[in-house]
Amino acid sequence: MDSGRPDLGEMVMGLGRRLIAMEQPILAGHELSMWGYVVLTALSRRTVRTQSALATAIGADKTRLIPILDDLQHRGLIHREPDPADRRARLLALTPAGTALHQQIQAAIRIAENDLLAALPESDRHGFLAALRALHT
Amino acid sequence: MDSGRPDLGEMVMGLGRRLIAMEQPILAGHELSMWGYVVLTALSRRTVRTQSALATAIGADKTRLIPILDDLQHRGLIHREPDPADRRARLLALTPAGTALHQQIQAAIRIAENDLLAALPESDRHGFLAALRALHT
DNA sequence: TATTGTTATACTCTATAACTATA
DNA sequence: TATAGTTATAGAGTATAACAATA
Repeated sequence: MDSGRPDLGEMVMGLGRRLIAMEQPILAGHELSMWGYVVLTALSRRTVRTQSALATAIGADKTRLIPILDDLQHRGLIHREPDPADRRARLLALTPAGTALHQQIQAAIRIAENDLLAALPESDRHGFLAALRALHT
Repeated sequence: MDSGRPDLGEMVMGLGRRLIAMEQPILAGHELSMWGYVVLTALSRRTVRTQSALATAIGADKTRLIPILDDLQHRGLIHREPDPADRRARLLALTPAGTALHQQIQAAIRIAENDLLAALPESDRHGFLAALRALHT
């Protein structure tokens, strides 16, 4: 299986750093941190009933989430209200403004990604995306 | 280009975390940190004339490298001698023990990687590896 | 004066523990 | 008592600045 290649970890993490560097100016242009964007992405898929669940879902610590949620809420990008049925929990969801911002940023990121992928032959690109979908956590 | 997928960054970094978690027990079994292994890997490709150059090559800071090199040298895994032609520089290279340890660990990692890749259809696996080689920094 | 390596220091990120409020 | 969220604190990882040796 192609034993003359670098370790997968080296190649995958190297590409990861490259992708993050690519996203950075896009996010900075909207004054959003990477974790802020990760939260918007997670909430764009499904609303969440507790901050702990969101933290687990994105692989973060619940205490790390708090300043991020404070900021997003303060900017009107997310709803964050006590659950009437259990006032300990906080119902989390995107506001319309949050949905719009997320879609705008994601579209810009997608364009940059496609620039990168355009360098690949069609069959490699297809296999790459299929493998990523199968292997990513 | 498959616009219903998660962001590349999310998938790539997710896979990266998975690979690191996979490597962790292998490295721990040899009492080697991830950065220690990265240094051995870099030196297995070419010897290096300065610590700064090595730091740049692996994407680390030169000051971060020092305790790592101290440890590797102390364990007899690397040579680290002043360059006779310019005694400011430190010539860095693997010792035979360092070469042997690196090969042993890399072989174990390769087996674990291939377990992961075995889940993929042949064409996806081929495209995935080709794309990674083309895109990684 | 410039460069390499080192040490000392500060900063950022993240996790742990203690506290408040709800149940 | 148990759980969600928050705050305060500590720890790891990393970067910056000052220093020593050599050129």
